[in-house]
Amino acid sequence: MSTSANIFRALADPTRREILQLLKSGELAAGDIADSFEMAAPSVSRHLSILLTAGLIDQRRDGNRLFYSVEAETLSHALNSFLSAVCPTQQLKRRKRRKK
Amino acid sequence: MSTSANIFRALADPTRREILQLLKSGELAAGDIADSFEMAAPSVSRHLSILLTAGLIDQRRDGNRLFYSVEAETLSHALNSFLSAVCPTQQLKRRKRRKK
DNA sequence: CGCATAATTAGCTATATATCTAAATAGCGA
DNA sequence: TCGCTATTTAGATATATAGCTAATTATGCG
Repeated sequence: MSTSANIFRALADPTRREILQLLKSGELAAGDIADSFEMAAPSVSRHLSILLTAGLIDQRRDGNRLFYSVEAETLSHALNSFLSAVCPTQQLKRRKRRKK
Repeated sequence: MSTSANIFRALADPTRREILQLLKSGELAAGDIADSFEMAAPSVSRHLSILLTAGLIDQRRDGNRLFYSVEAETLSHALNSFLSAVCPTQQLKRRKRRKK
């Protein structure tokens, strides 16, 4: 479930925030993501699962491999909503999406 | 210390997010904040201390009482930085502050 | 000073989280 | 089907977090 609580809990862990930044430039396979960290692959896999449940990343299978990518909309919407709920004078504004 | 890690860890707890929203309309004394929750006052006090350490709230003493208020700048800056680090196409933009 | 009020800090416990290794699942190709 | 690669799930453990009650600190006032 992609509740606000899940999103903020997902963002609490530094490894998961790093994963999101890693995916900034495009999708990556689970193995490639795992290789970027010192920790064991199953640990990274668990982080991916938490990000997935929070709706912050998307999963796509290509044969053997699972590719992950950022769900930018979910993230920006969540942060936006929260910020405007806490300090309305400092709202966020979505920039126009670039052409694909 | 007001690191990004502290901020995101502080935001992970639903009670602390509620406290921030409670302070949206202005400063409140610790006791008034505690009264808004079912939990015991020391528990709320601990949450306030975590928010304070994260730099998300400010503390002011008036005689007997401690008043807390939102540090909107810290919050919006942290969320802004993170979002632009993860998805540059969906940046946040600070709205002009209203006159006092 | 002595007492009341406001709030925090200490000490404890239960639950949640992060990590590991080992085992299981999924797809590919001979 | 069998073996290989990619990845997740299971099970265990150690640490972190959130909550409680009791004790302490800080301020104000008679």
